[in-house]
Formats: sequence, C-alpha cells, structure tokens
Amino acid sequence: MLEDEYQIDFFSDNGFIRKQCPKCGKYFWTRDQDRSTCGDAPCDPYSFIGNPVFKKKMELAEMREFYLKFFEEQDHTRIDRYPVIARWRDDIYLTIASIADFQPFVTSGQVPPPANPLTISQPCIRLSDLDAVGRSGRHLTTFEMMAHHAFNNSKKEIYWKDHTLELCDGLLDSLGADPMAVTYKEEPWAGGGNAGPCVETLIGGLEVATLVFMDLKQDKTGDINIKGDQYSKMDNYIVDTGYGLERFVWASKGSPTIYDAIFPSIVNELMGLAGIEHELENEEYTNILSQNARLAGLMDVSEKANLFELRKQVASSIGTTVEKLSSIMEPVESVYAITDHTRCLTFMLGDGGIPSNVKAGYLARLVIRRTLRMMKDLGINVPISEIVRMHIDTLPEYPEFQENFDVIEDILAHEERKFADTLDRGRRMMEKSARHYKKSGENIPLETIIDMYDSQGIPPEISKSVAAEVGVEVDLPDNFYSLVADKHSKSEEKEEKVIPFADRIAKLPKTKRLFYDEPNRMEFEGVVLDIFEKHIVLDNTLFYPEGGGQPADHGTLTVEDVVLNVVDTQIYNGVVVHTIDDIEDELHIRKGDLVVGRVDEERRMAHARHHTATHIINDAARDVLGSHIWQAGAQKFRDRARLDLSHYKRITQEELDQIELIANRTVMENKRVLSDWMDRTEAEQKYGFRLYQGGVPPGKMIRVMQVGNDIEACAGTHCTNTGLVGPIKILKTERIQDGVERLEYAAGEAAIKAMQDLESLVRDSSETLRVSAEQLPSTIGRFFDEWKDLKKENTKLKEDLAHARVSQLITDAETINDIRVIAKTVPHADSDELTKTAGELTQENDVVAVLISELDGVKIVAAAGDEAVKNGVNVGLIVKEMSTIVGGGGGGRPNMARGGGTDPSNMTGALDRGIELLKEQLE
RNA sequence: GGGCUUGUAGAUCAGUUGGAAGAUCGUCGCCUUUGCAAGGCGAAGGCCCUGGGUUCGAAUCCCAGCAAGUCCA
Repeated sequence: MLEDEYQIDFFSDNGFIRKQCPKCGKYFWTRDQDRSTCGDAPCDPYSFIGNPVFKKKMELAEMREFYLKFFEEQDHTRIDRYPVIARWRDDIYLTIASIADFQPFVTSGQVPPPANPLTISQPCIRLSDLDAVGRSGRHLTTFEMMAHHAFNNSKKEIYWKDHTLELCDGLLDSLGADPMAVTYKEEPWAGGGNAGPCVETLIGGLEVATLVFMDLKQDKTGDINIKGDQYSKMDNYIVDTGYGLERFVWASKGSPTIYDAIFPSIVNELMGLAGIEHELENEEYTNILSQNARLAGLMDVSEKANLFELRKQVASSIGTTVEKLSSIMEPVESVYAITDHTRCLTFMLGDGGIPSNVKAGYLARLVIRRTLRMMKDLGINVPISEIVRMHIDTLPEYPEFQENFDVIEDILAHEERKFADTLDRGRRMMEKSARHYKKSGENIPLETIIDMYDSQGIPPEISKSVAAEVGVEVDLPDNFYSLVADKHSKSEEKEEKVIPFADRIAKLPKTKRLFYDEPNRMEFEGVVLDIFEKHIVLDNTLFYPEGGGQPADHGTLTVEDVVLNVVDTQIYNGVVVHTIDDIEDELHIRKGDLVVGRVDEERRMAHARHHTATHIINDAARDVLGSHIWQAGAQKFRDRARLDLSHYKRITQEELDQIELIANRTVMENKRVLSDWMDRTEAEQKYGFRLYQGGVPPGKMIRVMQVGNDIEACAGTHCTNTGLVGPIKILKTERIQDGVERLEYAAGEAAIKAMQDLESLVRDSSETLRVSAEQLPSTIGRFFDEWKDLKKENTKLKEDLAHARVSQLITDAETINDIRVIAKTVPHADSDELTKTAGELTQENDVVAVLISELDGVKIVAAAGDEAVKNGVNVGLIVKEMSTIVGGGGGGRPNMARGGGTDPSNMTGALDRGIELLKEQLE
C-alpha cells in the first residue's frame, strides 16, 4: 500500500508525526514526540488494566448510547441493528461486522444506504478464535461493533479520511482519553473481495477501533497488489469503521479481563455455581488475573505451546508453579468462556437460529456442545437455558429475546438431551472398542479416536478418559483437530451461472414487466427488441421469468400468422428473455416487429395458486409452531409445491393437521392479496427482516406482498384473493436436514387431484380386501397378525415334517468305517426343511447326512456329526463339488454346508459324487 | 453443499470369509421366600427399515429410497 494513502491532513494539522515501530516495523502516527513503539500488542503491553484510559466507568448500554449519540450529534443517522444470522447473505452465515449489513447491494452501489452517513451498533459473532475465548482475557465470540459509515461515489462524497479521523479522535477526546496516549497505526486491509488503506486506533496497548477506507475491489487486471492479489479502484468508496463496544467498556473500567468488565454479575453467579469464589476483591487473585491478561495480550493463546509459555511466564512472575497456576486459571477461564458462549447463544437463538447439523445451525450446535462440556467439567448442574436467561435479563435493550425465551428454552433442552444421548452412545461404543484393544494388548490407534469424533461426535478427551477407565492408553496429538480437517480437505468447484449473449443483453433496456399490475391478463402486444438464436427480447411482457422458486411461464408469441411456442422465460439483469422451441429455417420475425403474446393460463394459474399457498402455509406454520419459523427454501410446480421451514423438531401429525386447517381457513376468508412496490429501507423499517423469507432481492425498490397476515418481499405472481387459491392439501413432510422440515402440498385443482389419488389408493385397497374403507385398518391388522401366525405355524410344521422323516431316513443309513451315512433325495423339500432334517439327523455324533431335493432348481444340504468330523468328514467340500455338477455353487463349514444349482437333470449324478467323496474322506 | 457412521426382540446391542437369527435387561408363567429384594426353571416376543440387484443361497455384498446420528466448509 502506498505511503501517500496515509498522508492525511488531519495528522499534519494536529501535530502528529509519522514513526516506524522498531519492534514490528509498521508505521504509525502519534502526537507524542518521545514515543517509539506503535502502541499495539505485542510491541506495547496493556497499560490500561487497573488504570482506565477513559474518565468514566461505563456499562455496555451507557457506552453504546454515548457512542451513537456522539455520532448523531455529528449529523449521522442512527439505524437499528441487523440480526446476527445473516439471512440476506449467501456467502456468510453470521453477521461478522457492521459492514456486512450493507453487503453486497449497498457497497456495490446497486442499492442506496438506509441513511448516509449512518451510525449503528451491530452485534456480531465470530467463532474463528473459539479456543482463545476465556483464556486470552480479550477474545469474545459475540461483540457489538459500533460503527459510523459513509458511502461515497464519484458523484457525491459525504466524507473520507480526514473527517473520519477527526470523528474518531473527537470521540476519544469526549470520553476523556489522553490525546498523547492515542496512536494510529497504518495497516492495509483486505477482505471479502475488497481492500483499502486502514488505520488502527490504539490506546493503552489496546486496539479499540479500526478505520477502513474501502476503495479497492479485487480485479485480476488491476494495478495495485495487496497480499498477493491484484486490485483496482472502485467508483464507490466507503468509510467502514469498527469500534469494539466491549473493548471501550473494558478500557473504561480497567478490569483484569474483558469478561469482568462486560458481564461481571453472570461471571460471579457462575463462579458460585462452580464452587469457585471469584475473589475480585482479593488482591493476590486479581494480580494473577491481571498479569495473565497483560501477558496473554502479547500472544496467540489458541496455540497450545503458547498457552504453556504464558503459564510459565505468569507462574514465574508471581512465584508459583505452572501446575498450581493452571489449577487456578483453568476453571476461571472456563467460567469466562461459558459466560461468553451463552451470550453468543442468546443472540443466535434469539434471532431465530436453529441448531442443526449443517450451515449456521451447526455453528449454534458447536457452541452449545462446547458450553455443555465446560459446564460438566466445572460441575455446573443447571440447564444451559438458565444461563441464557441471565443474559436476557441483563439485556433489556433486546426485548425480542425475552419474547422468544420459551422457544429458546425448549431448543436448548432439546439440544441438551441430544448431546447427552450422543455421549452415552459414544461412551458405550468407545468402551467396547477399548476392551477389544485391551484384549489384544494393543494401544488404540489414533484412527479409531478420529473416527469416534468424526462420525459419532465423541470428543477425543472423552474417548481418552473412557479408554483409561478400561485400562488402555491413548496418545492424543496436539494437532488432533487439524488431522480431522485433513480428512475432509478437498477442492470445491462452484458453478457460475452463464448468461447467454451477455454482451447483447447488456445493451438492451430493462423489460417492462406487465404481470405485476395485471396479474389476470394473459394476452399482450410487444415490440421485438432483439433476437438471437431461439431467444427473443421484447419491450414489455406478461411472461413471468423463473425466479423465487416459481417456474417460468410458457405460452405463445404470434407474428402475423406465425405462432411460436415459448418454452422458457428467464431474466438477466432486468432483461426478460423468451426462449422458443424449434424455429423454421427462415424466421419470420425481426427487430421492430409487433408480436402478440399469450401466456399459458392454466400453467400460470397453477403456479400462482401454489405461490400464494406457500405464503399462506408459511404463515400458518408460524402460527402453529412458533415465531422461529423461517423459510429455508421453496419451489413451486404445476402439480404441487414445497416449502422448507426451520424448526428444531419433527412436525407432528397433529401440528400438520392444524397447519392445513388454518391455511384453508385463510383461503375461505377470501382475503385480498395486496402488493406494493416500496422503498427498501422504508419496508425494512416497517416490517423488519421477516420480509426476507425467500432471500433478499436486489434493487432500491422491493415488492411487498401481503397474503393474510404474512408479509414478504416477493417478486412472484399471485392470486388476487386468497379464495382463488382453492383447497390446500398437505401431502407429506420430510426432514431434509436436522432443523429443516420440508412440507409438500398442493393447491387448487392440483389439491383436488392429489386427494382423488389418495382416495383411489384407499378404494383400491379396500376393493382388494373386499372390505369398506372404514374397516381397512382393522382388516390389515388382522391379516398381518394372521400372516405372522401362519409363518410361525409353517416353521413348526417343517420341523415336525423333518422330525417325521428322520426316523425313516435313519433306518436307511449305510455304515462306512463306523460312520452312518445317509445320502438321499427328499422330494419337494425346500432348503429350510433339508436343513432342519439334516440338523436333526446329526444330533447323533456318528451320522453324516447328504440331502438333495428338486425345488426351484436343486437344493443340497449336508451336515455331519462331531464324531464324523473328527474322522475327517468335511461336508463343505462335498457340497461345493456336488453343486457344480448341478450348475450352481455352494459351501459351508465341515459340519454344515448348503448349496444348489439350476439343473435338476443331474441330481443323481451329484448325489453319487457326494457319496464317493464321503467315502474318500472316511478312508 | 460435501464426507463419514448406523437401522436386527419392548429397550440396549452381538451376529466372523454370504451358509441353522443370538445375548443382556425388561415382560409373562411356575418354583423358592412370612413378605420384599434376589435367585432357580421355563415361555412368549423378529416383514433382520423399505424396494430393487448379484447368488444355489443375503441380516451380511451392490444400487436406490426412507429414517437416525455425526463431522467439516
């Protein structure tokens, strides 16, 4: 990054000088002539601990308000926070920064910002430093990023570097910070395809703010190189700042750790539950914590080696052993981590996140399980929801969490039970495996432990302790988790959607879409703007292009007397492209022609019914299941539609019936379906993020649909009244992931058809059984029971038959070398009967039975008593050879073998050969 | 989105190279005991998840589906 980027008037006008840090080599700006280091850890240690850098101690709410108010007074508009689950993004699951709220449409310039400039305090979740949370004294999974943003472009500049620095410095000043202690470090920033110069604001050794001047985008042909990637200048340039609310509070209090600063009451409560006295009043104790935090600030403690090094240094500086120190620190660190993690869960679940085995839900589960493990280690025996409740009680500024608490509690109870089940199951499996290895005297291979974790979810620590109980050693390498990750590493290819004739389409104006204003009109006139191969673009159209889970309209385009069939309709950057099926050699259509379009009404209406029904079902489901229900995907077809819903347990039949009933009531109420194009920001303020059930559409204006009580941003075609949807019939549910339920249903004529199909199933069944539909269940039950009884009886009869045969067969035995040999054909006996007969015959030790029958080809069974086996008989070999004679195969063990073949003509030959072999074996 | 694991008696699980469906607990009956706990003897209880395929033969191998678990991005 060029040095020029940091030659900012604010610095020169305010007596700053630029220096290079002798430790890290980075450049920074300071008012202090005598300062030499940059002010960042590890070049400077924390100096604010026990020595606050701001005038007044503040709590989170007070600090947040102070910040927002400061920027409001500086002409910024305060806007509401966004959810921590980033539903409007398809590239990230969690909101990781305030700027994430405005990506991608605002930052790219497609959509104007809700206000400009604006200020916000955005709760963010980052799980990347999970291991350091609790240990480092400063890491959190959840934090609020306070920010002021200005969105500039070549036409209009709000403010840029100078004013940003002025505002930041002014804020610190108004908090009573010592100007001489503040440094600004140059640090080029890149991330998410953008980049730009950046300044880090440091005070007391702590980084409290990051000021990013985002003006570059990734571009292979760009002429600016940052960290190995090429970038070029953007037309938009954005002030992207981030001030850590929690760090500001910490700095204002000077507590030993950030955790003690931001949620002291919950930390204390948990210490009590864990049976640890948190002696913040105890000087020796706070000394240890402070030392630890200061030194931890200098290193990355997520590395095991570093953690040990940290312990060593702290131990020596307070004159104790590493072991002693660890025994003091570990429980405390766990309490910190639990407090942090439960706060994270409060936000995740409070914002409607559902634990799952995939996507954002998996992250929630990960955090839940980590927390439960630590709680167990500390002996904290309260439901995890109780700790979440403590957080909610201290967060009155988030009333929505309070409202959702019942569901949150249920989800957590559910997860707790699931995890307990998993551990139980895992422990049993591990015990078995451990016993197996103990028997063979081997150590348990690492592979087994990895498998246990990877496919059964058993943490390696638990595997190890279970193994130890059984008495087998396990070596856990430090890089265990990266070994697991290696197993999964593979390249991933994403398919880019290719736009046909992209350059021609780019030159065309956006197509006027008539279907919004006139949803019931099916015929229109249009002028041909362009034709390429089978694709036709008009100036306006009634054809709905595929989108929002609704398939494309079909129909016809007529030019004079030529009728063209439209088989697909797509939209690319606002240009609707109609695709027709085969065309004549000579296309009777050219630019400027007037065409008459007719939409296939039946198809369109079926889609519209299913689309409106989808909104109705979504609303009904939320009614029945709770407010955590979100659409996780949807697709409409002509004969049915499906809707994926986030829900943490299986939907029961009763709930399903209820949803169906409510949905049909909405239909019968025949409410008007309202739609309105609204300013995006206005709609968001009015209806919230509930709008975005089906993802976030681009554009300044969005179409807001109201169907019954359901309000969503939706670009599909709908019925004008709910009554037009007709009956709605839920066909089935499927669990497509843990935490996502799929509903399949039909509406209108499709529903009638579906019901008729179901009915005919019942009718056919009852006709087959010759009973009325009402009697079907009981009759089927009876048949099933009878079938079971008959099967048992059949088995019994075969045994009896076998028994009856035995007495006959035994008299025909031929004695060879003291062994009685029975080699016979048993007519019409199946394999089971032969087996039972042979089995009974060989109850006598000196008997060998070779039985053969003709049934579905040839069946052969041979058995030998113990005595016979001792004398060298191996019926496995005999049957094997016999079977090949009848065109099949067979085998078994020396005392029992079965086989058969497809060719009955050679049965006697096979039997003779069997006797021959037997004789050989007995000699 | 991808990977891995698992579906067998009411429950928890065995079931070897494809070759006679098992154990433990629970249930029921009888015996023992003043009674209980327990013990002894015996019995009932299986569409081996579903549907295809391979094979003389599949709980076992292959494919598809359904269901459950789990890890990763």
